[in-house]
Amino acid sequence: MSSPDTAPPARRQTRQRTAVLDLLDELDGFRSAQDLHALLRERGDSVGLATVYRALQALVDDGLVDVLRSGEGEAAYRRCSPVHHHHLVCRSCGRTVEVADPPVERWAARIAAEHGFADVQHELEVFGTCGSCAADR
Amino acid sequence: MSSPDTAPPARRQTRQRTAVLDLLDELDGFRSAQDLHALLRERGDSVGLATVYRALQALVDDGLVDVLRSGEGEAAYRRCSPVHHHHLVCRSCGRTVEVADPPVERWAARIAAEHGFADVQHELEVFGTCGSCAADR
DNA sequence: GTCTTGTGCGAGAATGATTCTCATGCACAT
DNA sequence: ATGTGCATGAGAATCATTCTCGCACAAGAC
Repeated sequence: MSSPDTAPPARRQTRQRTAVLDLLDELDGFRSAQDLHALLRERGDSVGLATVYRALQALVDDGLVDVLRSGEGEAAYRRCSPVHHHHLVCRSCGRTVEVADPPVERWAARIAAEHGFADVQHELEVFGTCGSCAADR
Repeated sequence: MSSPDTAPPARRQTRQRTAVLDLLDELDGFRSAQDLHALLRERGDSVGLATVYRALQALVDDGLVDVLRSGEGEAAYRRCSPVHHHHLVCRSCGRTVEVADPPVERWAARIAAEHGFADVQHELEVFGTCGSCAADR
């Protein structure tokens, strides 16, 4: 019932995709696709912008990367653990902490059930000012 | 300490802004700015697209309307109650239910505090398939 | 009621992120 | 080593949103 004929992705491993994933591994917070492209160029890895977008989409599909749509129509990407989790993001420096949250999972499921909704998913991000940034001001 | 010199908005009440707000009042789910513009045109209210965007921004600033950034780079707007709440959105028909959630509020505040984050805000949306849409398939 | 003033409006251009096109290149299986 | 087809790259295309700028009209002054 899950996905009997969904063909396996079979991604081809290329220099460009490896470079994108390696770069994400080194970085901490969320970065935009354009940022990542610029960084790759700086370090000498010549990669096309379109390819960065394609690589990121593939990584997101595979669950290796998280997307965050910041208010300004620019998607931000970040390497993440494959298990379900949410983020605590510093508004000022962009530092990110992954947090698990069983209570919220249960709450979302319960609320949805109460209103007759099935096949539930949820998006949750928490924004704030982290300790060091708060100290700076 | 709140906002001693923040000038009051002083919005001017125009036919166009009234039309946008009235339209939102009649609609149930989230609608994109382009949608709203098209609907206004259909019903005879001639309003410029840029004006719709400006009116929506003003309404969002005033807390009368909620924004939702759906995956597809298109912002969706919806009339909402001024108190803090979240949404349960049907993936299929767009129907929306507002839900309050004291437990999540507390959870977010606690998690943030544990990691040294201050000045906390959070965004939470729950997506699912509502009863009638599930029955249709 | 009329006048003055500055904010809001409208049409189209500009912007900027993301996606598409298509010829060429390279990863992978044989 | 070779063949097959998915991946790449440069630039064009797309699409939502924002900006520009001259004109209109809402709100307060008189």
